[in-house]
Order: sequence, then C-alpha cells, then structure tokens
Amino acid sequence: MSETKPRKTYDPTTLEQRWQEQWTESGLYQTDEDTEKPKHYALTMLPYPSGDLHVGHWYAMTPSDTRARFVRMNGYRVFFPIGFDAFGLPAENAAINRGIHPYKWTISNIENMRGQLRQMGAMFDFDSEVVTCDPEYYKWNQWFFVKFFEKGIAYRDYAPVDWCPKDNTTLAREQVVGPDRVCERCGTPVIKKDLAQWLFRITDYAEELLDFSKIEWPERVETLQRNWIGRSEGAEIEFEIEGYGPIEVFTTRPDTLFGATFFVMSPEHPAVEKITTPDQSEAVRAYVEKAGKMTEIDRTDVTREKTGAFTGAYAVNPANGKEIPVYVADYVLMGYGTGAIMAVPGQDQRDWDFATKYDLPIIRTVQPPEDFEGEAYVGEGPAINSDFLDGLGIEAAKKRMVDHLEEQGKGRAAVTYRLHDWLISRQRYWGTPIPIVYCDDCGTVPVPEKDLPVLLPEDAEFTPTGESPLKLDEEFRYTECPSCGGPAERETDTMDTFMDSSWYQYRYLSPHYDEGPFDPERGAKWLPVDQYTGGIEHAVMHLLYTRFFTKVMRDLGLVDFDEPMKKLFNQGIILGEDAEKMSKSRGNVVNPQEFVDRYGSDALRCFLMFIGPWNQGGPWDGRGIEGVSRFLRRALSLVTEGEATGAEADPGELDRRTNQLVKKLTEDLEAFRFNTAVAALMEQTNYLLGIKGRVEEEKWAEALRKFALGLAPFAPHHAEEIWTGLGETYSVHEQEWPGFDESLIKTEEITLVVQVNGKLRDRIEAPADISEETAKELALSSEKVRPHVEGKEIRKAIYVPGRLVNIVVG
RNA sequence: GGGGGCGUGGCGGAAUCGGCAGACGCACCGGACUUAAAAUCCGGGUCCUGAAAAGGAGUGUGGGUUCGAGUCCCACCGCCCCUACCA
Repeated sequence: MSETKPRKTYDPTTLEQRWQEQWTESGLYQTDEDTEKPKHYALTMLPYPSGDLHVGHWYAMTPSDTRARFVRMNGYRVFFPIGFDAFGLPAENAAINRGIHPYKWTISNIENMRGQLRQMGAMFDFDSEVVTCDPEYYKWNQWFFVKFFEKGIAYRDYAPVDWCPKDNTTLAREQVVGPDRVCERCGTPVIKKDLAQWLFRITDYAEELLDFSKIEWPERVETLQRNWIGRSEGAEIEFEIEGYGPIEVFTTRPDTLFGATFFVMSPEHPAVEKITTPDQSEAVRAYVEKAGKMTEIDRTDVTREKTGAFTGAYAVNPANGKEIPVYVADYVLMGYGTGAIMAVPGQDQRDWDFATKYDLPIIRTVQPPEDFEGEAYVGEGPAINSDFLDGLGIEAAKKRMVDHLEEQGKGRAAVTYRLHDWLISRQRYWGTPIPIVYCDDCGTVPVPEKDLPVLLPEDAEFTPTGESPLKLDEEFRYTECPSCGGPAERETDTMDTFMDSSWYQYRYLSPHYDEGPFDPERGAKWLPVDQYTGGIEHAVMHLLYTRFFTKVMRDLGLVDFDEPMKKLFNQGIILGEDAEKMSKSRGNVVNPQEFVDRYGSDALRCFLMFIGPWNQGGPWDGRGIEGVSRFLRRALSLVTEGEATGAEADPGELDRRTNQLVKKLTEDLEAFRFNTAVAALMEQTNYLLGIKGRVEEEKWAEALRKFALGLAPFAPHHAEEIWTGLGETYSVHEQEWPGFDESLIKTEEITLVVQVNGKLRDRIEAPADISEETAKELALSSEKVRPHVEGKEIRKAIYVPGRLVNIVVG
C-alpha cells in the first residue's frame, strides 16, 4: 500500500495559488462556446471600482460563482463575465480631495481589484471584461443616446430638478432618499433648481414595465417596481376658472365630484399668478414665496398643519355648476397629476383638515355606516347628495360620472403614473459626454455616428462650480455644427451612470466589437441573461432602467426579446460584527484580504455561504470562519492523511449518505440554499473521517469522488486538490455533476416514533415496510409506552407510514 | 398613514408536505496529547427537578383548528426594511 505523504501543515494560500496558476495556464475558465450544449448566461452585478474588494463583493459574487459552476457541471455552456462600473461621483470626489485625475484613480483601482477578483477563484471570463469609462464602451452610450433622440425617446426640457448643493449636480428622483430628501451619496438635503435637462421617456413604457409575466423575479422587486411606477386610474376633469379658462385636475374619485367644495393648486402651478385677483395677490405671492423657500423636509412633513392662501378666484364645479373658491396650498404637489386638485373634504382626510381650518363647507357624497366616527370617510357605501349618482356604489358611480363628463366634454377617464421620465443630465466631469451639438441655424443636432465617440477631454477642470466642468473647456465646448459646418456649441453635461449599467450585459458578449453595441451573432448565442444576482437596493433604479433599455432596444430592432434577465435572485447584506451596516465611521468594516491571507479564498467563500440564507444577509462572525477553515482542512485530510483502522463500516450506509448528499446539494444549489448545502458537506466530511480505512477501497474512492465533485462549486481549490489526490485527472471542474439514486437513499430500517397523545414516548427500530397493524402492536408493547397507556382507554391510534404511531388515550 | 419581511438555545442558523424541535457551525465545558500553551483528536451541551433512571416546560404573547402546530387560522406585542400630503 502506498502511503500518501502526510501534510504537516495546512497551507491553503499556497494550495490555492498553485491551482489558480494552473487554471490560468490551462484556460479552464475560457468561456465554453460549444453550441451543442444549452446556454446559460450567469450575471453578477458589476462592481464600482472603489479601491479594494469589500467583503460585500465577496458575499455577492462567490455564491453567484458557486451557482454558475454548478450549472456548468450540469452540462451547460456558461458565460460568467465581470467588469467595472467605472464612471461616477466617487471617483471625481476622491480625485478632487487628493488631486489625482479621476481616470488615474479609477484605473489604478481597477488594476488592484482585478488581482483581488482573481484571488476569489471564481470562474469569471476575464477576457470579456468591460470598463465603462473606456471610450470603447461609452461610445455606445452615445450611440444609444443618438438612437433614442432620433426615436423621440430622448428629449430636452426645462424642469425643476433635484439638485445636490454639495455635489453640485442634479439627481434622479431615485437618488434622493429618506424622509429628509437627502442626496443618496453625501446626505446633503437637496434643493430644487430649474435647468434644461435631457430626459428619457420611460413613462411611455410604464404600462409595459408593470407586466412581469415574462420574468421570474422576486415578488419583492416586482412590488417595489409596481409601487414606484405608481399607476392610478381615475379621471381628468376640467374646472372653468372665471376670467381665465379651464384648469385640469386629476382624481381617482370622480364619483365624489358633487362633494368638491373647493379647488386647490400647487404653489408652483403656472396659472396661479394669472388667476389671482388683485386684492389677494399680495397674500398669494407671499405664500408662494414662502413655500418655495421651505426645505423639502418641512414641505413634505405629513404631520404639519395644512396651510394655504385664497386666490380670490372661483372655479365652476362641472357636475352642478356651483362656484367653489380656489386656494393655493403646498399640500398639493406639482410633480403629481396636474398639480391641481378638486378638494372633497367629505372623502379625503387632507381636504377635511384644510376645510376645517379655513371653514369651508363639507358635503359627504358616500354614506358612511351608522357607527362611523371618523372624519373623512374613504370606505364603501352608496352615493348621497350626488344627484344622478345617488344610491350607486363607488365603482358604478365612478363609471357613471366619467361617462357623464365625457358626454359634456368636461373630462375623461385617465391614468396617471408616479413614475417620471428619467432625467439623465449630470453637471459633472466624470461621465459620458452627451453627444449633442447646438447650432444657431440647425438647432439641436446629434453627433453623427461616424464622429463618435465624443471623447471626454483629459485635462478638464473638474472642481465643481455648479456649472458643467466641460463648459469651462473651450476646446471641447466650441465646435462645428455637424449639419451645416458653422460654429456651434457642444452639450456640456454628462450622462447619469445608470446609463452605463443599463446595457452592460450586452457589451460583455463582444467588448471590442466596433460595428454596434454588441455583436448580434454573439447575442443570438447567449442572450438574454438567464440568471442575474445582485442586491435589492437596485430594485427601482438599475433594475427598472435595464428593463426599459431592453424594451427600447427591442423597438430599435436590436434584440428580439422583451426582458433583459429571465431570473433574478437578490442576496442580502453582510453586516458588521455588531450586526450593524458596515461603515468606516462605525469602524466595523471587514477587510476580506485579511481573511483570504489567513484562511484562503475557499474558506471565505464557504463561510459567507454558510453564515445563513443568502437572501437574508447577516452579521459577520470572525470566529465563525475558523470552523469553516477546519472543515476544509478536514476534508483535505480525507486524501492526505494516514488511515485509521477498526471494524468494517456499513457499506449500505456509505451509499445512502453519499446519495443523500448529492440529492441535498442538487436541490439546495438549484434553490440558492448555500448554507444548508455547506452544512451537508460538513456532515459528510465528519462521517467519512469516522469510517476512513474501514471500507472497501473501491467504495471509498467512489464516495470520495462524489464528495469532491459536490465540493467543487463551493471550494473550487480544495475540490481540485482532493480530486487529483484521488488520482483523478485534471480538472474536477470539467466533470459532470454526479447523479443520485433515490432507491439507495431509502433505508431498510426506520426509526418508528411512538407518541401518546402527541407526546414522544419511545423510538423503535423497525423495518421500513412495516404494516400499520404491526407498527401499532409494536408501539403498544413498548416498555416506555406502557406506563402512559395503562389503565386508560385507548381511543385510537394514528399511523403515519415510515414515521410514527400516535396513540390517543382518554 | 401605506406596503413588505422577521421573531426558534449564550450566538449564526436547521427543521423543503402539519409528524423526533435545535441539523451544521461558533462560543462554552470536560477528557486525551503536551513540561506547558496553542493546534489537533474524542466527548458534552435548550431550560427546570433529579445522583441517575426519568419526568416536566419549551420556537415573541394569548386564543383556535387538529390525533398531532415552530409550521395553518384569529388577535396582540416587538424588531427590521421600503415608502410616504400620490389627489
């Protein structure tokens, strides 16, 4: 017998480096292009190159890698790319603080992180890497922009925008967070500013974006997107303002029109000044000014008392011809509906509050139940005080009123969305230049495809001034009109970086392709993404934008499907040891490198998967990784250390456990249950070590082969070591996933649980195919059961085949 | 105010279909090895009573359905996340 040389010390780092070198040398992770196999495009969200890989990156990427490896072993050709989301504010801010050019800062971070990514031992296809700040990439951002412009999806408009006074840039609505409405990046409260901005008509796709039938995404993301899009059905109704003309309101309750006793406009409504009567103009102007100065925090405080000012004007209620007073009040927002409302205090609490404060009439148009004691009534009930609607239920009354308004030409059924068009202009340096030229003669002219990319000038002054940095760069700014050749000016804003991440999954397919954003042949071979993994925090931003993008691409004829990613899985967040979110200020940030150096990548990978359910996240436990490291060392010792001796182990049990393990791993991996899968591998390791040297060699080798194959997706280096330690040929990662035999999992002997009145009293070993009658007899004859049934009437006995007998006594 | 999620040992968690609660791991305790410690190996381990055998209680609280509930139903309490004057 040849004795395997015992390994004196366990040195995972050297072991892992050795295998990583061999993987690179043999090109193990070059993407398999064998079209005989079914395809699987596995995508993990691309990282921002912030400097070093964070443990959060490990938490997001290594389980994704494990899943991709599993799919690969199941006979798929798998594409698993990685890249860098390299434009954006942090680079620019870091650059400003340290006086380094954003490009240099970003590129050096990328170089650093590339090395760290390789240490993960993931099956990333590094050859298809994409870096979004590379002109080779952002050229196609510009190309898309031009296409969108030609199609009318991109347009320019003056709009009040959310503006961060610290970062000196506009923010998309999604980038303004919290009840205080602060900048997502720096926490500064945002202010409103009027600027000419480029927008994308995502609202044109609102209806389609509400359709999730073609994707399998988590309920939660669907709900978040649905709420974000915020579809409301109702009606637009015209109210005639004396001496001015009609003003439209949007309401979800056209049935309550007879109860509209006043009319309210947002302070920002363009008609406010025109309708205000001279005697009220002073008060209204003061109110509007005050509202404008108020911070968003105060303005949107729900608990604040309602305020407003009477304009002196009256509007005509189209249902009954009555004149109702017109107020301006800041509880009506310009950004939703039409910026004006019909106020129905009887059925809306906000209107009720306002009406009581300003002593305005309240008319109920829905009969509340007798015991109703609240103020505004929003529940079901028959219409009252509503002429031809009286007696109708809410839904019927709505319909009737809309029909009536349509006949009168005073209104129509309408749908309103909370979703706004996507504002993509940013007054910053480090982004994709918007490829537009403004010419006095030709107007707004897109840069022709042959002149793309519009290069970001290298030596711009990027210190924020509130103006676009590119505006200060005369060489960039002044150009020729592509259309007439005359003097013209370039657009100096850059694009929101969500533009970059909206289509990166397509660029991965052919990162150097220069005839389009991606090579259609490659697309046909790999698209769409089969499995996407990433954080839930992107639910209403990136994940909505990329869906929108794909739909526009479809309408441009670039792809022939409707959704970018068929399946999505959201991992949770890895927290600090104190169970709080990791942050520098808390001092609870975990540096993965320390743990890679000490325990190796496989240990860190497995630990992160073992910690708990992947979608749940959880606190980091620095000591917990020791246990996982111990497991890997023990697993390795299955092939490296001397053999124990003793009585022969049960070969049937070995078969059963091995098949059970493969089944468990298969089911868990399919469902992303990495934690219980790792636990099963640990259990098997413990068992195998216990019987080592006590089973027939061939059986042992077979069990170990399957163990190594099962371990491969989780701990790719250790699995390789075990695999070759068994004398198998390189590489374990090119093997087929082992199958399992259900019939071998079943045992001949079962543990029959005996309960009396539902309480456990005994466990009896019995044959698996025991009959109901024998089982009951066996149960009743048990020494431990007898005292609990003696002297009592046995009412019945329940038998659950293969599991238990429950004796019911009274 | 609205929407969603979650409450299981000292800790992270397991229990996939209503059927042995606490798999696996951490921490802890005991033993072996060692001059000693670390590492490693073996064993213990929800709580209460008991020397033990055994018994009792137990999955946030209270009720219900069921032969049987961590799991299903009702009410409540607590925590977390998202969202918020959306007409």
